[in-house]
Amino acid sequence: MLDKTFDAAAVETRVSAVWDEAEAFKAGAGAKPGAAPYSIVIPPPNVTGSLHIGHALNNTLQDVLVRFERMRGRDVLWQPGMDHAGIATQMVVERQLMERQEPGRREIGREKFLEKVWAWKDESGGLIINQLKRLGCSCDWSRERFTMDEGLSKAVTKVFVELYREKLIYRDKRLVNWDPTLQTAVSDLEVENIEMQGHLWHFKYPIEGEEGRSIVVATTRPETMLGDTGIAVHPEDERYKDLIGKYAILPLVGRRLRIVGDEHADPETGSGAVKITPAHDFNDFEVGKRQDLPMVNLFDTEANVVLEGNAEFLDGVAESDDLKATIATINGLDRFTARKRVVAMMEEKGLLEKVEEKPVMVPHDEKSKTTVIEPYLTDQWYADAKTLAQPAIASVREGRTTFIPKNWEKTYFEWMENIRPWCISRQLWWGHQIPAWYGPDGKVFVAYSEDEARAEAATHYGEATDLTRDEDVLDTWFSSALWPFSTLGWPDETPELERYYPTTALVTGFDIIFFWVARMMMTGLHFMGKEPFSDVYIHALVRDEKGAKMSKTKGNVIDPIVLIDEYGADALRFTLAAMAAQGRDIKLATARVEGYRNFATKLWNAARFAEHYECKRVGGFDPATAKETLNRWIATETTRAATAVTGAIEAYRFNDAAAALYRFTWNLYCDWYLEFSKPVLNGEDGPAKTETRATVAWVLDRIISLLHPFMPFLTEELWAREGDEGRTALMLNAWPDLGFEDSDAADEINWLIETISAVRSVRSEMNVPAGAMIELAVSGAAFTTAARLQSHNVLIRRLARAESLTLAHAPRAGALQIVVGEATFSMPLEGVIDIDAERARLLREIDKIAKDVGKIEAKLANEKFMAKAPEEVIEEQRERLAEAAALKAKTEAALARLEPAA
RNA sequence: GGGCGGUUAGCUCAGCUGGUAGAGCGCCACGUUUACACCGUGGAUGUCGGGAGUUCGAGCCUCUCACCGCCCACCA
Repeated sequence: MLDKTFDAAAVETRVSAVWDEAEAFKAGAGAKPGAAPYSIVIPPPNVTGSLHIGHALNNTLQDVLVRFERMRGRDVLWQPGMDHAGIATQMVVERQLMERQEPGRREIGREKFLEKVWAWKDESGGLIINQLKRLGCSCDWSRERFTMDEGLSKAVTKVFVELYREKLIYRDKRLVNWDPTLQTAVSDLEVENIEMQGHLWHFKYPIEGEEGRSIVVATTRPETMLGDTGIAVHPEDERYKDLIGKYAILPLVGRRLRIVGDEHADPETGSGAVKITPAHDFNDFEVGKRQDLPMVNLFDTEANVVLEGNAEFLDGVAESDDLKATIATINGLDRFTARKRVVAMMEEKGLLEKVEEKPVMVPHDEKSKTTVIEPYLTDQWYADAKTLAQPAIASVREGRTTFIPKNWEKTYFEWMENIRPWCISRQLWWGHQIPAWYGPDGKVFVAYSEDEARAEAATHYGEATDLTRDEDVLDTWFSSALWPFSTLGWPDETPELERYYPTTALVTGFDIIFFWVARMMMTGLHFMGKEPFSDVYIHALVRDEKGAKMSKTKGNVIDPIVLIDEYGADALRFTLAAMAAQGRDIKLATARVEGYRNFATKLWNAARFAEHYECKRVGGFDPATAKETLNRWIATETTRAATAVTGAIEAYRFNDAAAALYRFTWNLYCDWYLEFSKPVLNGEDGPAKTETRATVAWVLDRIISLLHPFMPFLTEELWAREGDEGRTALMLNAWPDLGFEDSDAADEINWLIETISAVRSVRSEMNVPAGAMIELAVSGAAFTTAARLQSHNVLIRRLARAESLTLAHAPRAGALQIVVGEATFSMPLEGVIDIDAERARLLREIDKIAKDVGKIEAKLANEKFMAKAPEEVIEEQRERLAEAAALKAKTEAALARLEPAA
């Protein structure tokens, strides 16, 4: 016996155990012989993370696809794993050390610190996996990988070494986005520009040798002026043409600034002259390189100003009182204090022309959004993204990989076509240490191992030489970029790699198209020679109620586990799928989850209905052999629902699939079919009852199957409870592939539904007491209708609450009258109903129909419509007109008869 | 500055290639029916952001305006 309500928590535990035991998640489980592979790699969550609602959506959709394909008999692998998340994880552990007042990472050293990170990984890494399991994710957990496990590290090393040897990875000194708090380089993508209220200071720089003449330049960052090494003006700018080649004198420092002609200077902007600070501004860096200006770096790694003993700063600058004062005032200050002091000093000297308020975009670190990122001149490793991007662009261009929805391709192209070198080194400890070793003279040896590097060095130097390994680690995304093949065993030639690469679909959010999708495309094509996936399904981002992106630091994260505890995993999954329309954001409402929890209960109760009426699964039952119209009808509707669901999932239209399932289950199967079946099931035993019992069970089985990808726990439970044949898990059973269709039966029962609805509606509208049994007399019924009335006499009477249903020659006077098709149903209710109200009702009805008729008539009278509209549309309009006109006539007749034949 | 998306019932949102406006929740009324009150039956509510255009026909296509959101970008 099933309990009265569905206890999600208990069922989830029990069903999980069943799946475990059946090893139903394993790659290839349930696959038909010779089945084509279907594979998805999970977007690896951070090891230290916990499940947020975005993960829940992402993984629900993947699980829907994977369960669907597994039931269809494909050879399915859903490859799970986790990401080491360099910066995030290192920060977490550092914070822990601080909180516990233990020595910091620099004090305990690299090795000890890494031990602590690994310990933390072991402690926290299982959390999110368990949460994914609670969601019902059918990943092959036996194949779980980690970006820093041995195999994946091997893949990382190989990729680095090979790309280096192909000159697609190189070391370069250039401006990089530097995080002064973490003291590491970050990529362009990890910088978030935030608009802040700032100032634009206009400074006067004296011209050398021209007493009284100066040139005005503007800056939003006065502290960097100390690093100016030139001034640019437009080559064609008449105001400044004569100055090109001359020098200005940098105030406070005394450095001679060469005035250069460069297209970068825009005559329309500001004064038309730009100061050039090549070591502290990305534009200026380019100008500096073009014009061969010196680079003066002013900052240390924490972005404090270093002037004293700074050779670049002092180079070519004469001793002076100004210089001494500047060093005394500014040296050692942080950026922001230095800025104020510089402005004050310039003002004091009368060199501050004016200050404007100006909104400026300030680069911040993407994680905490508190540190201002500094353009900083350092040596870093770069990948030649431009070269790697070319095949990746072509793949999408030529349709070998498709984005769904398609408009994301534009975003992808936009970025890929303007891609810049990818800075792949990070000054962190947690991550893959770069396989590069330096000789005493700084010569670099990139190799698979230290031994190999030594050997190379020995050859190079002609003797054994001590080498120092590069301290830096690789960007976390460098290892995730290899995920689709590294997880399958690459660089080894494993059977899994052979079988499951390229993967079929990638399911992810648009926020990591650049970070991840694009880079997987690049490495996949380069190393495997094939796109890593054929479909990229981009889903919405789940946002908080204000529409803001959820983040741990903002603390606006909805915990899906709380929702699972309250409503069950199935309800949450169904909600997410139902809301996964191919749009941009999802704002999750709890009421929606509750609604789908109710849906789960509804299905549960339908199963209880089946149990109560002993509707047991009949092996080999074929609805095509059914005799009863009702059964033929519901079987037809089942086929239609299955077709809709299958098509929707294939097209990644998860919301359509969910809606079709909801409607079929609740509004057709429960609301109508089960109600229709009651008289038979309560009646005498016989062929009709036997057939109906079998059909009730058969449809329920199809519903459970079709619903399984969305609500795996509930459906698996019902599957097991319903039958007694000791069959295998539902998740490994066949996806319904139905072909039965009887449109005559469908028409007949749809007429029946329409008829009952019409009677109910009028009863309710005319305030006929719900319990009152009425008499129904039908006039004007055509032969088919008369036959139908006879076949469904019992049902109509039962569901429309009528004690009699008879044919009559003419409608009764003074009765409630309802027109259904060509027939008129009348209910003599003299004294019970309010004649005036009924008259009003009929008038309203007629009015509505008349409007309809008017519209269609106008359309058909329109010559252009008749000339240009397709024949079937015209035909449809004609039919509609005929129907509406007939309905109107009948309703008018009903109105005329309303007065009792006094 | 460039790009993308949104504006549909009180709320949250569906409406694929143009052909009679939908769901869930909420709301109102009524509760006959032993699967289900996490329920049943019935009901109300929309100049589909504004304007113009294309079309026989526009929520859907084009242009334009307004507001909202996101992504990208080196304008001192």
